[in-house]
Amino acid sequence: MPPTDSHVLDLQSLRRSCADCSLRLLCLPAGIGYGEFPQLEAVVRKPAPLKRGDPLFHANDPFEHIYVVRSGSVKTVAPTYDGDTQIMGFHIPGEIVGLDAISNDRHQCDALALERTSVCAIPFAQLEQVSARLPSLQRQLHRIISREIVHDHGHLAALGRQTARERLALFLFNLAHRLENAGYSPTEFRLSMSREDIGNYLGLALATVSRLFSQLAEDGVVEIDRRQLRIVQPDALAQLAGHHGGTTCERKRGDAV
Amino acid sequence: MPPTDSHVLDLQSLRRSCADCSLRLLCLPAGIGYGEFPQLEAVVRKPAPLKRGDPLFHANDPFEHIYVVRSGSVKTVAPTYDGDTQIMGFHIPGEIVGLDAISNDRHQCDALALERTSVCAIPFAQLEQVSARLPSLQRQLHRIISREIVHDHGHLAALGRQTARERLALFLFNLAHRLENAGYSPTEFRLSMSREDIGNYLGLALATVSRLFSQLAEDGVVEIDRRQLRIVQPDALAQLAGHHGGTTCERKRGDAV
DNA sequence: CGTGAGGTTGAAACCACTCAAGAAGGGTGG
DNA sequence: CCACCCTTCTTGAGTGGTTTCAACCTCACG
Repeated sequence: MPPTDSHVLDLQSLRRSCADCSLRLLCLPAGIGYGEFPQLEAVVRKPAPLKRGDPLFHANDPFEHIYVVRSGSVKTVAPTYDGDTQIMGFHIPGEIVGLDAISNDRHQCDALALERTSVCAIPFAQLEQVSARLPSLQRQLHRIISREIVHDHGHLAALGRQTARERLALFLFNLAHRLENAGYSPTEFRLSMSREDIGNYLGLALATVSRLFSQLAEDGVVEIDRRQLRIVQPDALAQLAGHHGGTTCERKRGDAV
Repeated sequence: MPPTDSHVLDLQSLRRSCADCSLRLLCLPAGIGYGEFPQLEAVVRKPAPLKRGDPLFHANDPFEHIYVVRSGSVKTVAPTYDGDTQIMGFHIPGEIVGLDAISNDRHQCDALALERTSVCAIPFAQLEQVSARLPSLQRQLHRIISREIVHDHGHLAALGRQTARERLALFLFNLAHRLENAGYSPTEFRLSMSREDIGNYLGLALATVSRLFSQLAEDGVVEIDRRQLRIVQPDALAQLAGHHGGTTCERKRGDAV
């Protein structure tokens, strides 16, 4: 962003309210009444966009804000005790980053932009105050935090029980769904993260991820050119991801393993 | 516990308030003022104790309450899409169960007592109302939910990056710390879960867990007799778990795997 | 047009799994 | 009170999915 028109962009950002935001149905405003928007908007900040690799925050930073990704994407990376790192999640527009910091007022992981990314910053203390006055906002905040737990549980089940192939398929399947939810094409998109990032996230070696992509492409499930991905057979991908059949769960009960 | 005095015990339970509870510093009351206890206590319910194997709730049950373990222990088990299951956590006294259900008003997993277990049941809708009036309760609720995310992140890092041996060591290390926190001995305790449960939780085969226990015992790190465990060398266990040295993190930075 | 980060692919090694048999408690009924 | 059974756990042998190591490729960029 050229420094010359930064204040112009800032003004535009500030002017663009939650009420007008295309992500409002995914984000905190979901469910709150129109009359209540100003109370929420009063606390939302819009920092300058991040370039690829820029940190949103680092592990151990004091916790001030939670962040909503507005455009672009972010990865959250936790340092492990032995000096290694584990990627906890990739966050696309409408998703919230920093919730793990509520627990002890310090960020638990680094959050890094994977590409040009803009976010909303919401001072958490103020959000708590506002949400105490707006039950529907409080409810939505709790939903969003809980959703993070559910996401982690899915990730956990993948790492604990699934093969490398299933993990990658599930990763792509989930990502496609989330992108669709955020208003993007679920069948054709660009992966903003490297193979190494994907491997780290899925508990796999870089080389394994690469091999699996090649396999999926050979099998005609996807087409992949570098980071550009097209899902050719969504059903086959769902199948590989462990989603046997159409409806969620219900189906395969009774055949152990 | 003889059935004859069950009603007496029930009365005792009802009478025993949060203000008197030995777990109050771990639980929701942490940080709230004495004058505020009655508002919290008014919504807390104390169901009859559970026997080993009894469900606290099942996946897909409508979400009404969150539960605090008062004594005993609980496992939470999520069904996976392919008909398998993944144990998400073991919950000991002072820990809260059911937070993943906030996201969509249905429980996401089964919660099963691992032994004779008593819990407090807290209607979540009412808790939200009370916490909107008591900022310190609201804060603590958020802390507790966020702590669940942090726990899951630790679990994720274990499944993603650590070897079988490290995972088991970390599991025992964490469990010891949590037990200490809850007022039990951190070096000598009974595992309320089976080897199979531990394996499921850690993404390992039952046989692997059993072998690793034998190894740890041979190496003199622990003594184990069936489910009775004594940690002989806590430092060695911490080392194996990936906690190199004393202080959290900081140490091994600069040697990139 | 050279350079380097990011990605692909092969070969060999290894960790953890599966299969399987046997041991050790803990409970139950005779 | 003992014998039996069933669940839980231990331990061995062989297999296999993933990793590691390493060479090569290929874009993007200066």
